[in-house]
Amino acid sequence: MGSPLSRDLIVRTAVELIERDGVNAISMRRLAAELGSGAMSLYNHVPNKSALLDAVAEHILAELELDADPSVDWREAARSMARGFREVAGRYPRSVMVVASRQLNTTVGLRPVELALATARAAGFDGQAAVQVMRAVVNYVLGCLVHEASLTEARWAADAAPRLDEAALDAAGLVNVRELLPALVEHDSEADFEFGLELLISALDALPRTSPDGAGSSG
Amino acid sequence: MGSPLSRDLIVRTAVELIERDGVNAISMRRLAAELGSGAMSLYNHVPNKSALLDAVAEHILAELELDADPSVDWREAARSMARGFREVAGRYPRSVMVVASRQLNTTVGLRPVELALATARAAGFDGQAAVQVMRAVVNYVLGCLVHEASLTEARWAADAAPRLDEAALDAAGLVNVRELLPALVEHDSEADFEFGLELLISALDALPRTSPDGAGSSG
DNA sequence: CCTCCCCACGTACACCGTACGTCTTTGACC
DNA sequence: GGTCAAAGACGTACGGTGTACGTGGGGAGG
Repeated sequence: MGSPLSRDLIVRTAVELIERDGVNAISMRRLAAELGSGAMSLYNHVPNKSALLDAVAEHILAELELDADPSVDWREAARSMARGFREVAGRYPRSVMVVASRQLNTTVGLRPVELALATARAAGFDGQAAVQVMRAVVNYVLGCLVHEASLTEARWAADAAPRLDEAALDAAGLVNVRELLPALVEHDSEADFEFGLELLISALDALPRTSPDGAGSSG
Repeated sequence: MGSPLSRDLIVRTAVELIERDGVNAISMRRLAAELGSGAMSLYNHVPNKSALLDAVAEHILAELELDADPSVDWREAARSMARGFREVAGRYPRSVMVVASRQLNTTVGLRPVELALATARAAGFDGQAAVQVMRAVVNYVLGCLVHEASLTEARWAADAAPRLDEAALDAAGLVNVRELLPALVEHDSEADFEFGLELLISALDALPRTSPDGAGSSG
């Protein structure tokens, strides 16, 4: 039948399937059925399932829009990058763990690293410091996204509502948890994300470095 | 023969198996073989594989030593907690993703939350602020551990060495990556972890709050 | 025409989670 | 001791999984 069946089509369909039915639901057979083809046909375009998931991760990461210009204001550039990550994570919530659990040394995977390093350097951090600064922010963003993904997945498997019994909390001596329970339950992920992000940026801003601001003498 | 086969033994053996052969290698059959019993015998102690992984996560999280006293110095308490997380993650590197990918609303899972909230309050953050402060640090730590776990797993599957070709980097226009490549490759995870942690703590220290230090009027 | 290669596809195998039934052991009660 | 019931170890079986391998058809180059 009409089966052009290219690698790109396979990957895009895989992303759709993950977003619809979850990561665990993906299988070569189901994916092939979704494409209206035989299971083994996929192997003409993808060596194995692991490579397919790598391709999925890369495909999603490629949607990152990197339009920030570090030379204008590194703080705004950092904010823009972090929010960009969170935005695409919000677009593919059930695929976040796939992307997070594989590190991509490919060109497309290194593209955000490039911009992040450029931003760190524009902020006045050199050499090892630039790498550390980038890693600090990236790790924070990564943690936020993994956390959010975990919540999303748990909400999707909504059979198990969050069992938070105040009496049980008291019995376990978790007084702070019980007192702050309303604040814990109502989860404004974006506010939390922004809070920590500003925290990091302000700390970086207070750090000693070669050029105090974006408008300076760079290499 | 000698098969006491308790739930605790099953979980501990599962952890061993994950650490030895990786998360993907775990299966009810292999785990049973490791225990010298039949596969179906496990189901007398664990409802299904998902619950077993939950139990694994809980078992590992239970090894967290929470001996920090927030009332003495909240900064040192925060450091101690964060390092505690990283230490047990280092003890069970291949199980980190299992723990990270499931959120635990059980008593043992909430125990660290309790201490973290107590620490945030001791630092002078109240209500919603305490929750946000805790989440910021926890998310950063989580990101670091996931990152490290990803690296560890990639190193264990050492078949694919990190292909970082300088010529290819130049061709892709990744000049910053190429220039900082040595700093990127030599990975001092602990230094990076501490750097970001101090960053966050210093930023929190600079934040306005009700009581400027641990020794103050709380509540 | 023939030939060769690409690629879709079916079959097959080993392994997976687990529902179900069976058998052995154990321990409580008379 | 005898009896009965519950617990738990185990085998079998079913539907699903990744993928190695062989087969067949259709388009391109001679």
